[in-house]
Amino acid sequence: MSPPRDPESTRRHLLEVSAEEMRFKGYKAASLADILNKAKVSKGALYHHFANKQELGYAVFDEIFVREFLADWDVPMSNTDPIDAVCQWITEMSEQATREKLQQGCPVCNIATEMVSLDEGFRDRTQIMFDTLRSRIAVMLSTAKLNGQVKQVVVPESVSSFIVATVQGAMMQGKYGRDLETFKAILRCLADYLTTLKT
Amino acid sequence: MSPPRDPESTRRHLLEVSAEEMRFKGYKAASLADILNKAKVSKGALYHHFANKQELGYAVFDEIFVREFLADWDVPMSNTDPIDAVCQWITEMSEQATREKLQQGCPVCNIATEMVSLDEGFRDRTQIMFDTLRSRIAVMLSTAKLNGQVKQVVVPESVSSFIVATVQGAMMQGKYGRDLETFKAILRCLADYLTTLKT
Amino acid sequence: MSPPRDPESTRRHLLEVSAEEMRFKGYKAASLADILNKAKVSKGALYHHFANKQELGYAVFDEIFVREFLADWDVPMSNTDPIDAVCQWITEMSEQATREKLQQGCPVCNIATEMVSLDEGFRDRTQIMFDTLRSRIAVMLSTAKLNGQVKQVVVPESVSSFIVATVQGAMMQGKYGRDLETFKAILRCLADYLTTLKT
Amino acid sequence: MSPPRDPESTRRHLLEVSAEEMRFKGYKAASLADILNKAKVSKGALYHHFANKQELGYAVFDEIFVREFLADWDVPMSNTDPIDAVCQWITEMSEQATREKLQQGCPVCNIATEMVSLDEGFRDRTQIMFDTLRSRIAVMLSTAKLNGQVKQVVVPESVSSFIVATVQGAMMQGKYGRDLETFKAILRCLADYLTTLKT
DNA sequence: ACCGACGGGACAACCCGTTATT
DNA sequence: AATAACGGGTTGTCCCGTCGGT
Repeated sequence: MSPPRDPESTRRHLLEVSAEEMRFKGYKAASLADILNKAKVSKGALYHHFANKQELGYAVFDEIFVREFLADWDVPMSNTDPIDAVCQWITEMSEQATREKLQQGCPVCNIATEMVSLDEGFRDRTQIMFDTLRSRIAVMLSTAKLNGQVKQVVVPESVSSFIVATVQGAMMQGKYGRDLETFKAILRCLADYLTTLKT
Repeated sequence: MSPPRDPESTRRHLLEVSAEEMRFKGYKAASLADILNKAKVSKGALYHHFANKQELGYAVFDEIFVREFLADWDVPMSNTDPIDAVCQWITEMSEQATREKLQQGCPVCNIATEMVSLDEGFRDRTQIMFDTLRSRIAVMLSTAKLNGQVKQVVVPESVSSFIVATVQGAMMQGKYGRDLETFKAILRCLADYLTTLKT
Repeated sequence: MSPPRDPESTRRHLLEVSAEEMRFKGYKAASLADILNKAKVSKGALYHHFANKQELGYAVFDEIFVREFLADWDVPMSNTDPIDAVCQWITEMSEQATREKLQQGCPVCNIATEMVSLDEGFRDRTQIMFDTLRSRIAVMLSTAKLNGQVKQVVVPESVSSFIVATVQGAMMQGKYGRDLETFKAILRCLADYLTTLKT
Repeated sequence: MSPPRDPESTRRHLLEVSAEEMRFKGYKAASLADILNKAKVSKGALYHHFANKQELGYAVFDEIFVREFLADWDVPMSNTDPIDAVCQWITEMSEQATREKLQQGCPVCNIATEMVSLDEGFRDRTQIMFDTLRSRIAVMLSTAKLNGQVKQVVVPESVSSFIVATVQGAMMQGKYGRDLETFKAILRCLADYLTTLKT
């Protein structure tokens, strides 16, 4: 557990336990009582670190989910060809996938889907996060376009949105069906498509 | 409203009001009290028609959401070429989209995302529904393959899953960003990809 | 207690128990849990009859405290002379006073003092109630003035306010000091003063 | 604010901020958290100077409210005639009154009304304070009686209680109704009455 | 003298389900 | 078939006080 009187570690511990609960149950269904029990932390401690459940939720989203998410989506540019880089990244994601992780789905998407229409804070966070993601990939495609590595008809903003949408969609399908193969097949199709964009 | 002493219409009315609430708030956040108030129906009436909230939720899912969903995904085969048919269907979906509908997202996906890991009933329903969908499209692609209308490398099961994932992903992105253009751009990419599959 | 399945009596019972708690402890300190225990009523029942604590408080104020209060302040006009009537009413109030009742003070004043600056609903109710009271007495004095029973220099609105203020002040002093004699002495002074207003 | 490491000034600052909170919200509704935030003082500092909320409340009552209160009620005996002195004091109070101060009411009375039946400490303090006040005025009236300045029928203890009760009652009415005129009218009546006691 | 992390009880509000009744 | 009174558990929030440390 966390050593006593170490506020930063207490906060961190609370954040992690809350994240775990929210991963499984979503935001609303993750009750503070459960979190408290699991974390073996008192109500006073929780409310010392977070003003209310909403703030706790935001903190989990910002400091755990988004951080993980952006790290997962950090397409490594080891390769000289961006398209190849993306395809390789997709392949790796495909290989690393397990039924358990798939079943849980993407926490960011789960929370976003649940809360976007109910809470402004989650809405803004979701929007910013996906905008960041899309522009990241769009930039890669733009430079590839300049370098003549992809066809000139490619619209970077569209394709980047497409990639994001498809990967998220794949994870959703994987979550619903608990089927690793379907997930992998979708990603393979995506890689196929991307390859057609190369010059 | 519903004329008094017309059980079927009372049931229907409850179903519709519940659907509306669940569309906006999801399953858990849609409280029976709100539904009852909105429907101007007594608690007794509700519990006469439905055993509990869960059964009400299942009924809404089965009789409203899935029904609508399958109707929306009923790709018309007027055309002789299945790929063209799908592309045209995508175009129509793209043209009919409004910011309001996009913002609400797909009720089936919303509920599925919220409930799949919490409730077996919703999980099974979700699974069956998407299986139905995917095999529908896979059948179309298989016959096209037999007819030599698509390349032989195409794996119908994969591509059908891909289509479903991407369209769902596009709706999610549209919901998060409230952005009609992004949604349309993604669908256009999908159509582009599908065209590459033609012989 | 209250017979089961008699909603009106349940409501009444809740109102009375709540009134008792609010009399002793004031509004904020009267906890719903205590009320529920004392009334042997379930939370569900309470929230079926009252939307929330505020509404319960308003109902107690309106249906119990104000009702009692206005009944207490219903100066009987048996006498032909209004001043005599008021003096006699004061005397009776003085004689009926017990240490217990005095100690509790005037519920309307207690709640008003506690809540007037915190809650609009209580503020409006208090204001209306005292306005009613003052105008009641002012009317008596006005007619007495027309009949030549009180001096022409008397301003009915001022004197009526004065009477109300002094009686309330007397009750407060009695409450603070638990001293019956002080209370009676103040009322006697008031009667003396009123007598000086007669022609 | 308070310079660091000046315990007496920290204590004083806490007292003043607490007084301000208690003036507006009463004792129970004045939360330590709010006080601490407003005073920008740590919980440790507060509990170093005061054993608990009760003791803080007592200190505010004794050192702020009662002090102010007794200063306000310090009827100046510049005049040779006590009755005139009281009347002049009343007039001054009437002139100095503002809607804002009236609306807040008398802190001593507010706290007394809220706490008298719940807390012995506040009860004793209230009692002592009002006894002091009444005997002060009673002494004035007694000497005036000896000097033949007031009628022999006047009972100093009764009239002093009467004065206190009426002034407090006037403030209550003013607080409830936010009406400066009513407050002034009541005080004018009181002055009239007192004048009738002169020989 | 002061700081702030933490304990844990209490509070109002909400919510789903049952049941007596018509 | 439908009504509404009622049961009772759970939730998020707040709030006072303690205690290990500086």
